[in-house]
Amino acid sequence: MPSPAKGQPFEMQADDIRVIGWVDDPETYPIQPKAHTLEFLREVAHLRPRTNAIGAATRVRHTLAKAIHRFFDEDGFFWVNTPIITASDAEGAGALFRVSTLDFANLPRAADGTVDFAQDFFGREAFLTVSGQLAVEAYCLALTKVYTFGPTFRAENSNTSRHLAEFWMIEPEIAFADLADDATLAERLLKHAFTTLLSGRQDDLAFFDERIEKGLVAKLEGIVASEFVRMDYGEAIRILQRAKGTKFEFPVAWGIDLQSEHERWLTEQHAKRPVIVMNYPKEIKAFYMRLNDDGRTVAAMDVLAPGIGEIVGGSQREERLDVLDARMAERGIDREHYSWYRDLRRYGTVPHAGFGLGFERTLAYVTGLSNVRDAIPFPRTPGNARY
RNA sequence: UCCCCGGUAGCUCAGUGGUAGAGCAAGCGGCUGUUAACCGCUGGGUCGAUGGUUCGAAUCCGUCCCGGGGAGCCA
Repeated sequence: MPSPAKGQPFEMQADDIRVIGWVDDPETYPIQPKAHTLEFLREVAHLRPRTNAIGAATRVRHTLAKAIHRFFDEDGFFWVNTPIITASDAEGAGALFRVSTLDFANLPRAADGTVDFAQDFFGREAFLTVSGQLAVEAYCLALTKVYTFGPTFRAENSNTSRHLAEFWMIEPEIAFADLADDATLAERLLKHAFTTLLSGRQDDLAFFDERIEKGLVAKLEGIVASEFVRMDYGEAIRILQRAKGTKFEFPVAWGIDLQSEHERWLTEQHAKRPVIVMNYPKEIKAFYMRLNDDGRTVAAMDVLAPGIGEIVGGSQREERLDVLDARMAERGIDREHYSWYRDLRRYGTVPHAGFGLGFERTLAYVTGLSNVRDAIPFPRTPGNARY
């Protein structure tokens, strides 16, 4: 019934109340009618969805995922489910989790004493995927516009607010596209997702704006309304070198990889909004990124967001077999290990580009949550897989 | 993995060498058109673990475990 009191639209009038499930011991029930820290709630991951903050994060996560799928669907993309178990890694994108059915207490040995993985389930070493990129490129070169959206695993001993051992990643791949097209796609995707949240999750965003990050809604509205700042890596270096009154711990010079402090300065001090940095030195980027005509940079781009740093990493891929082979040789990468990837260039190659978007990082950005461990239901981090 | 800061009641924290505390939460009672209600009473602790220093350790030292922030790596 309508409430006569201020600040609430209605009230319930009960004729009868029956308790379905009592709290067994109120003294020890961890979720209390009081404020809890997010750190504490992580320790009761199975009960924290009952809180308003995690509940709101869960709803925003759902709507964000739907918005991403809808964006791609309406743009003519096909969702490709690349494998979770793989034999290849995207050039050291991260340490790997091994998948094996061998008996650890009694490992089969080859003649030279090494473990004989020929006797393992897949007849070879197998791992959890660190990226669906190489596999999705195969479908891109057939279906033109494709994307993956699934779990990704990295066994790195990273203990930060931005890393998970198990996280979800969105990886579109588009044919007949260059780096600028790639950056445009990333910007369109993010803006579409934010717009959808602003209209479809108003209530939850208002909650995060009030409790987690003041000005959150205005921040998102501002991003949707403005252009991302685009700059070449070389320009970013010059801007950082001219940064007045700022001492960087790591000196800035052409050729360095941008450090967190540099990325943070570019987005938070210089542009005050997302920045797309493009065309990095080839030495600091992966072998599959397309070599530019200057011979010293590759067509790579990162989207940097204030507060969380890199949320997108992408590139135009090297579609020329001879250049790709030369790059692999430079890195000492075994050509045979990537034979099927080379086939994509041998049998009818076209320019193509793609990127990876970290789902939990994006979620952290749109909710204001400062730790990606609160952006996924059951976070997996080093030493933590209890729930 | 490295650096820094923490670990004391269910939660958030105070106590920094001499008998373990507060607020909130919980239980009981009272009051009340309340909305982070209010008032009273009550229960609740291997002070992260383990060695050591000391007449005496929550407090000082060593080691380990766990959490947080930052860094590296990246998404």
